[in-house]
Amino acid sequence: MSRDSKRIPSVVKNRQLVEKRRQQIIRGACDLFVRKGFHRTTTREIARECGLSIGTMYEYIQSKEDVLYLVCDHIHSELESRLKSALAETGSGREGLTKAIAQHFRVMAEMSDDVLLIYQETKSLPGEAMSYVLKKEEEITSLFEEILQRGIRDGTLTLDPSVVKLMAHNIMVLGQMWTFRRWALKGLYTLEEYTRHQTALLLNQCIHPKTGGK
Amino acid sequence: MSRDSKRIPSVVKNRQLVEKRRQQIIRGACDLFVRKGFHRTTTREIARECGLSIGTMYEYIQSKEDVLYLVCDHIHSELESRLKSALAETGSGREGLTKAIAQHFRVMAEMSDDVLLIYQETKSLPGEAMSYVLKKEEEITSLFEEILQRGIRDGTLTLDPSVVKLMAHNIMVLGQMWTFRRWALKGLYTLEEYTRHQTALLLNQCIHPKTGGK
Amino acid sequence: MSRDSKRIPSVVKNRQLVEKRRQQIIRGACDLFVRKGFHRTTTREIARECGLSIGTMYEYIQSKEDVLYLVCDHIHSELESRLKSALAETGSGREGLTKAIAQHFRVMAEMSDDVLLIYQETKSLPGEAMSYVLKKEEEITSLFEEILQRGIRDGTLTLDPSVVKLMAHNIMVLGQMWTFRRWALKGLYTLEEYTRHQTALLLNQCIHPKTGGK
Amino acid sequence: MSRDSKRIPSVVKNRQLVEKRRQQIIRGACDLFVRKGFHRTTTREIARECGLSIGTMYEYIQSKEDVLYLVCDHIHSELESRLKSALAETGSGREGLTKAIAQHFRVMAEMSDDVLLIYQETKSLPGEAMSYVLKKEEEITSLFEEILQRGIRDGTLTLDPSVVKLMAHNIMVLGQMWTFRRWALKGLYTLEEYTRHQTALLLNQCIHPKTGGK
DNA sequence: GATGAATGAGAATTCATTCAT
DNA sequence: TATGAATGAATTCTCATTCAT
Repeated sequence: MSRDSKRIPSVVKNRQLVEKRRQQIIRGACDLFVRKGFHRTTTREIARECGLSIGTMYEYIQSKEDVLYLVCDHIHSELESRLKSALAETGSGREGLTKAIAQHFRVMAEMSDDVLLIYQETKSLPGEAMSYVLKKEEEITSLFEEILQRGIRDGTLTLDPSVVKLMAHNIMVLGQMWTFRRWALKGLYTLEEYTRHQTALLLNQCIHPKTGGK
Repeated sequence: MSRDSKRIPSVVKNRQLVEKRRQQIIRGACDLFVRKGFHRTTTREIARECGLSIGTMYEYIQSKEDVLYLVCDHIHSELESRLKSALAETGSGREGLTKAIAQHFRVMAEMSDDVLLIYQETKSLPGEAMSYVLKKEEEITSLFEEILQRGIRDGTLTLDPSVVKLMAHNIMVLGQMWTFRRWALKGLYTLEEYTRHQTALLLNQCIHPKTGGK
Repeated sequence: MSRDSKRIPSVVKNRQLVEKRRQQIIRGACDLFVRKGFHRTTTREIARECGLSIGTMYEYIQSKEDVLYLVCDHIHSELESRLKSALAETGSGREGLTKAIAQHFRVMAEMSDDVLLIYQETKSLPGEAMSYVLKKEEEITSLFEEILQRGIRDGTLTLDPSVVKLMAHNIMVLGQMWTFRRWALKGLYTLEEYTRHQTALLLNQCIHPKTGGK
Repeated sequence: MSRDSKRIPSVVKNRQLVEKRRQQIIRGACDLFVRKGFHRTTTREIARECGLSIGTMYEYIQSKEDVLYLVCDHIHSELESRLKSALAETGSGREGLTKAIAQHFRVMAEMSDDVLLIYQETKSLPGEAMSYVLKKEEEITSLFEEILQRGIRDGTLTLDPSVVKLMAHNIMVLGQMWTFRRWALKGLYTLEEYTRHQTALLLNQCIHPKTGGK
């Protein structure tokens, strides 16, 4: 899934094994990072958690930061794939957007911890890896941009061209918001209510000001 | 300003001195945390940056985490005070909301680094301190809730009661978004454009669909 | 050539193969040891350099120190054989000594890196291996002793018997000196000049003090 | 004594204390390096040997290599100072040279282990430090050059100008030879015999061949 | 109150060697 | 015979915190 874990060199040459072991590492490390954060997690803990000896683990990575990169990359890939497959089943236009938002919010809720992790630890990645991760984020955002564009084209959504990108970002953020404001939101709304309200508000914005809002 | 730094015990008893030294610590540490993150900053660096010896610094705090708490508390207080004083000049209702949003966004942009810092390091706070910081965040959010309520009361804003709190959170998040998505947004919009568009979208939501759409 | 690599046990029994593989190991390791020193070279690097897998390499040695021993032994054997074949062509007496010195210095210059290696890493050999290597050094030294003795016998060299061994050692060291002082000597003399001067000085010593020096 | 240990930064600022602690470190490390070599000695062993905690030791150095530098620098300084003070008492010309050689050999014998250490571990120094150490070696060598020049000037030594530098290097090396060939020489000569013979041989060289050899 | 030297537990990473295939 | 993945003890270095002066 995360095709680009190839970027990280490993001592072990067997590609299949590398992929398998890295999945182990990702699984173990992700749990720990979510629970304790990247810096509070030691490499020995990661090794223990994923059932490898410390030496073996280091045959598959070069540094602790590599583990963070693997984890972030994995989460983004997972997000992207889930969202893409969700959007595939989605119709177009206004109705499609409604479904897409619901799927997005559902994915965010399901991967709440992981999303939070990305938001808090991405800055700990070394420069190049960070750029890569941000690019991934932008790709995902553009999925929503496309949906909006299709809606505009088929006339079910009315939106000024200059705010299409902004709306896409807004949708992304309102989804993520469920994870990083859950301490407040969970007491106020269920995910369903949250989704319903936000969707209504967002759709409200997709009516051209002149005909709708004025 | 940060009345609650009193929570943190200090060896030194002279209240005034404690306050002065802690301001030094906050200033130095904040810079460093923004640049390198909490975990990558050492206590020695903090001491050097704020012009105290490491021993002296420890007369005014009990642990490195205390410094993070002081910094987070300071940033929240600063945010709150700036926003409050900005809102004081603000009229009420629809127009007031417009101004409030603009002020909020301006404050976010000005304190961009600090806001980012809070979002990335709050989770490193020990339990109690974190609750305190989150409470502060909720207080600030409720400032917007009040504005919305006033607007509803004076009839310039139409909003279902069940989404008032949600709208307040949304406004908060759309402001913060300028800081944590600046890597993408800065290339698309100036702060002024961003503010204008988001305000338009938000106001668009404050008209009840049924009556407003007409 | 290095008959005594037999001392080191190997899992593989085929004598020929053992000899072939060990030559590979020596070649690869020698390069690396010269470049990085024994301790800074890893067994993995040695294996890679000599085209064997790490597992295979360990079929032919028992420990990393064995590799050092093989290398040191090889270098000494090479030195001895080159010097011996050079001395074979050499006449006797004063003239023979002159040629022998020139050959010795030439060999030292050609094997500069290897000689340096021996001087810096011999102490890393385990006790027994070190004794063996030192014995080899003594054997080579005695080649010069013999030349001197022959010169004394044929009357072309005049030298007090008590300093014959010393002179032999001196000749050895002045040759090696070209390698371990090259950082200074290369700036002062070419190898030819160096050889000419040292030879003159040495021959000057081979005149009995009573008749010559007084 | 080793004025240039200033080159190595230390966390501790008190110059006097730094000097004192570094003397401790040098003493302990030197012993260990002589016994086991640089690479086989651990930082913890060094710390224990010199009576500091590992943490404290690292307040006075930046890396293990710094310790090697301190040790090498110390040995060179010691050599230089001993030799200089020995040479001060020395007359000039032929007789002066005789005494200088004796002093030099005595110092070499006394500091046998240290000299050996330098010869075997200098290559482990990082580039700049190595250059510095080699410069020191050259300075010491030039002390002998001066003695030779004085002898030539006052007519008690006859030596072609082109071999003066070479002779100086030879004297240096013949002294060091007592340390790195002691495994062979100790069985053949006492230090006194060794000194007497080598001195005779060297002085023999300081008579111009044409006039002397007749 | 201020200082800064001392401490040592703990962290990341390496690497010689083994052994199942 | 050949391979290379697995191992974990050992190593260097860091850093929050303390405490004697």
